[in-house]
Amino acid sequence: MEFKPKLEMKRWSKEIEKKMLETWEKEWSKIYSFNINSKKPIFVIDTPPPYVAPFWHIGAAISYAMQDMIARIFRMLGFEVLYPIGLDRNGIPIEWYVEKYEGLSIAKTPREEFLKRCKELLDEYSIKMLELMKRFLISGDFENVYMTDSEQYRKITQATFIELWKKGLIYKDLRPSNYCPRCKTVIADNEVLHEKRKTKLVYIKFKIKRENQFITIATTRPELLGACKLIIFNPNDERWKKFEGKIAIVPLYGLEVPIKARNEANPEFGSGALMVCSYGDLEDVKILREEKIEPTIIIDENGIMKDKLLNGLTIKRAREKIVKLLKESGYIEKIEEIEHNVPIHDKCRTEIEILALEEFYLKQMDFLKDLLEIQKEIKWHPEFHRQKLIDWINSVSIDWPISRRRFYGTEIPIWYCKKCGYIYVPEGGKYYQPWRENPDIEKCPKCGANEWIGETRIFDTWMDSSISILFITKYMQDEEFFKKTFENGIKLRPQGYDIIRTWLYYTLLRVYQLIGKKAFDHIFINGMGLDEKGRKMSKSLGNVIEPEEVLNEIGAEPLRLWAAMECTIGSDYRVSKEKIKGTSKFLTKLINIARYISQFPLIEEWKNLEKSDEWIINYWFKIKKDVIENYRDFDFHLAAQSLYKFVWDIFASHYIELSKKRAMLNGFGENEAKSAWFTLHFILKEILKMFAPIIPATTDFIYRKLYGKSVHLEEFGEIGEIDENLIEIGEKLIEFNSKVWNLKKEKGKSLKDKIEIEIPSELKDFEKDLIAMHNIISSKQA
RNA sequence: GGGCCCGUAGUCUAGUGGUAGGACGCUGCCCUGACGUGGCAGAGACCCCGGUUCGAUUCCGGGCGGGCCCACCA
Repeated sequence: MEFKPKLEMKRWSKEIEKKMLETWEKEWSKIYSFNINSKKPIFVIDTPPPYVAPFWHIGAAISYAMQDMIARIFRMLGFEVLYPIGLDRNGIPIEWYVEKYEGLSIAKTPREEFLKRCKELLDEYSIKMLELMKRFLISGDFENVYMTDSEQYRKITQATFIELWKKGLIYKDLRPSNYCPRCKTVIADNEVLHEKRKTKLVYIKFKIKRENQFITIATTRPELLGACKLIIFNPNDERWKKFEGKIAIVPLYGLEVPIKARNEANPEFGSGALMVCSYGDLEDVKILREEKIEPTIIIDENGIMKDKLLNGLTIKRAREKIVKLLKESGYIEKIEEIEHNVPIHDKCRTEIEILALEEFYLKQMDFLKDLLEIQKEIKWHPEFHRQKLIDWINSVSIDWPISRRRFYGTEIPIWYCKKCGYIYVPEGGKYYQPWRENPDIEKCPKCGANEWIGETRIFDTWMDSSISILFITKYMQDEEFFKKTFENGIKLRPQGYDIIRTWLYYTLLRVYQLIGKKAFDHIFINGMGLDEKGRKMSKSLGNVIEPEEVLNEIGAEPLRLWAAMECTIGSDYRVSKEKIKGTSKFLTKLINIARYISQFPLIEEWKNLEKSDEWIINYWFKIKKDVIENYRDFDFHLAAQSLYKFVWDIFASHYIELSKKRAMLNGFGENEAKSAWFTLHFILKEILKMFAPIIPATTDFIYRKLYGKSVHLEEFGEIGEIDENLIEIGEKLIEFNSKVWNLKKEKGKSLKDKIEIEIPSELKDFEKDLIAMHNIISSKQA
């Protein structure tokens, strides 16, 4: 009998990926599409829609590869998997790209035109992004990519807003808001960072009313002088105690303000006394509310002063001018340069101003308790990240400001009656653009007028992204689909820990407000990709690894295998191209194992197994059992490690060698060989199936070639009965092999040389294979 | 200032109340009917100090180091 390998390839190459992508492209719907009419249990993955940008972080790419592994695992565990692909396109970054790369100013360009340019640029980036995702062998629903700026998506965002409006959860209120003068918008607290910066601390003298004495306050915001309402000092501060209860005169303005002792003042800082204005920061708000003092607002919604002395100036200019005026009048005691923490906008790092603006708020304070309860019903992978959510919920202190004064986002669907100010909120289900359309009613129900002013503001983008799970399960779109997927499916949210307090928190909040249920059954947290030294990748450090670089130089599968092998679930990992390259060795090993096995006839069933064959099958089932357990727990890391070890150290090194002479019909009969052929093919098929979620192209390539079918249409299948005793004896077998190899080495013999050695009695059942394998002569029974 | 997480060989990882498994890298040897991107062998580690315990890398406390989050002083 002549053996010839069916698989001719000797080493792995990334061409396999290309070839398989082409093959899958033709059969996508057959292999990967979601079938709502399936009888299988449904598994829903709320994939993070990546923000469309000209660059993609390798860490993000890796987390998408990990999510894909989970999708493939659950398909093969027998679930019908809803694995949508979405793109997040709302928000400020695209506006910046247009400003930066197209040179259009948002302030000077008509809204219509600006939006058009945003969209064009987004479309260009989107195509690249999707291509890149495919090249990472992601098996999501590329046939129905959703975009958060599409009409279909935005109308659901608006409909959910309308729903919450009707429930009375939205209100308008004047609030101290974080305002970014660069982006010209109000931003949420969690978009504010603090950074040490140099600032001038100005010491200003206030005259005490009807006395020839002065109290000196220190401030970094002298331009708020005209809004000064109160002066405070620490009750233990001897310097200022004498002024308690007296009245101070605000320099230049002549306003009279009380002087009080309060604990908020730190005697160590500045002069120990400070002015409380409306509004310098959130603490001012707190103090003025407690003191029941009405605020005076002197900065308008564009960050421009409306003040007696500083009218029309920007805050920066106003600061310069007031200092100059105070100096000229001799009210300045001194100016110190200090370093202190200033609030900055996380996206553009511009210093934030606190303004009092009227904004829309979504109530969240009333829901915190319930959220703390329902999060208990969600399983986290790994568990230790749960605390981040709990900590965040416990630290939320004000309702969520949801309106933004920007262009590229979902419009707030509201009109105001021009005559009486009546607020008209339409019915949900349609996409509304109040800044350019009239409402669907003519007359104001309150006053009968027929002129409307459309709201020009848009939503915070988290309003859109926090309903992704509802959008993909077709909430408000297809009741039956929603029931089958959201109500009855197992729902998974995979994401990074960096957006637990935003995306995850807001999703839990919104879903609970709308439906009264937990949004997910499982949360899978991925770590962040760092550079080789454990630092964050950033352009300024020059340590960025581009996803394309890895794809072009190495390939997607070495990256995927590396990610599975090396990254502990939920922990940060260091990305190293050298290490990624290293894993392609395993792919070559796998191909060669398959190549070797492919020379033997495929036996589908065989009853009278030889002992060695029985052993390896038992061993395999033991591994398979663990791996499936790990897979069910989303831990492809542990799974990959045990699979890798089994394939290389046990199956290839011990079993293939042990059965080689027999499989080759060298000194063995046909029935003995058939038992080996059956076993070799059986284990190979099993290995390919179990590895398919991690390395989908190579496994499918081999599987199709040898078994004429896509491995991705298979399930993991049964685990046979495990004979622990046989596995234990197998350990002796492994030991014995090492012993023989060592002995031959010591004696300077080549591995095929003859050797005289006793085979232990417990390995009697393997005797014939062992003699053939090691070329043992005159073995005596012990 | 508050909180959370982490600390196993050069690097990355598994695991345990009885001193530790694997991968990459390193060193040496081998050439075997798929695989030199091969085979075999070898060197190499539980951050430190206390406590509990017969025994601690594992449990507890403290420290040191790293990471993350929150708050923030006019």
